[in-house]
Amino acid sequence: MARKSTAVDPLRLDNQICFAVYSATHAFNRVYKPLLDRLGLTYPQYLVMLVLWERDDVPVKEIGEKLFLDSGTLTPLLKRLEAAHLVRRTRSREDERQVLIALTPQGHALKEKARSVPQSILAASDCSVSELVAMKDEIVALRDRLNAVIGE
Amino acid sequence: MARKSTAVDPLRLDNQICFAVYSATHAFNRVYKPLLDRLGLTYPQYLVMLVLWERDDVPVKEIGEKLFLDSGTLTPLLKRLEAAHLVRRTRSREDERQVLIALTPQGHALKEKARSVPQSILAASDCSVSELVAMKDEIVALRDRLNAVIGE
DNA sequence: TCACATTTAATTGTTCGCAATTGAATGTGC
DNA sequence: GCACATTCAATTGCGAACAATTAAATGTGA
Repeated sequence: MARKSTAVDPLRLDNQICFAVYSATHAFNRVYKPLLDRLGLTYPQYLVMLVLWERDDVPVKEIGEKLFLDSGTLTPLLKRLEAAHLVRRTRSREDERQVLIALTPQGHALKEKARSVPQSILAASDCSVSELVAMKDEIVALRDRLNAVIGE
Repeated sequence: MARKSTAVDPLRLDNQICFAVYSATHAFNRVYKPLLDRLGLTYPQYLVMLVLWERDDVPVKEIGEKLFLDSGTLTPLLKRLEAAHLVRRTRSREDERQVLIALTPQGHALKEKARSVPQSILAASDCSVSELVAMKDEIVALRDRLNAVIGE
């Protein structure tokens, strides 16, 4: 039998969890797009705003740690948020290396407009909250194991 | 009680499955990077090669449907694969609008070097195959429900 | 104190990802 | 057969994402 069953072929696209995750990310993005367009945000910008709505006046570094992004991504993104008058960027006075990101009143106010987003996503997921929470926890656990490998 | 429990705050970053998926995608990418560097491929290029290793001489459209990507992404990517002598791009003679993508001998040969990749990912996942398969199936089902909403 | 390493953002260059548009080839309805 | 719509890839422009480098501020050890 030269031919392996496709069900267990490890190089088969449909068998790869990473492609499942990769394509699910894009699917989420496409669902979010029209919702976030109304807020004038892209999805990564929305993530930064979520961080800031939880805690304001945060160094770039800390945003990067929470979102797993580096300054190469965040610096231009934050400049766009600043250009949209949603955040202000100021050097920390205690440590001049740090740039602190603070919400403007408009940035704060946007939170109210964002409140309807999660329930729209929940509806699109067509799934119970408890199922989604369970999946989320599994995926986070997998992500953390992968990230642990990267740090050797 | 003005303050909601953070455990159920729908705008909280840690409660969002989409962020779990988004950050897991990046974690996978970082694990794949050193493995794919040895093949001279990026992750999206690797996905295209997976499609071609399953079936050769495929129109761009079909690759796009399998990977959920459009020509704006695929055209330059395929040109880079062509520049790397892994694929050839030819207009279909039956339908001159279509561009068919075929593996070169080098593109075919690369499959052997790629065989070790999935098991490295499995090891990094630190998880049983059956657990991964179950997660994959759940994520694919969620992705498909999300994609169904997009098409109205 | 002073040389040296570390930390932090910013910058540069390459590659995705997608919306919107273009242009050529094909299909269709009359 | 001919106007019309549709299909398909390519193109353009913008916003991530990240590696690698730079530069400034800070910390550390002798």
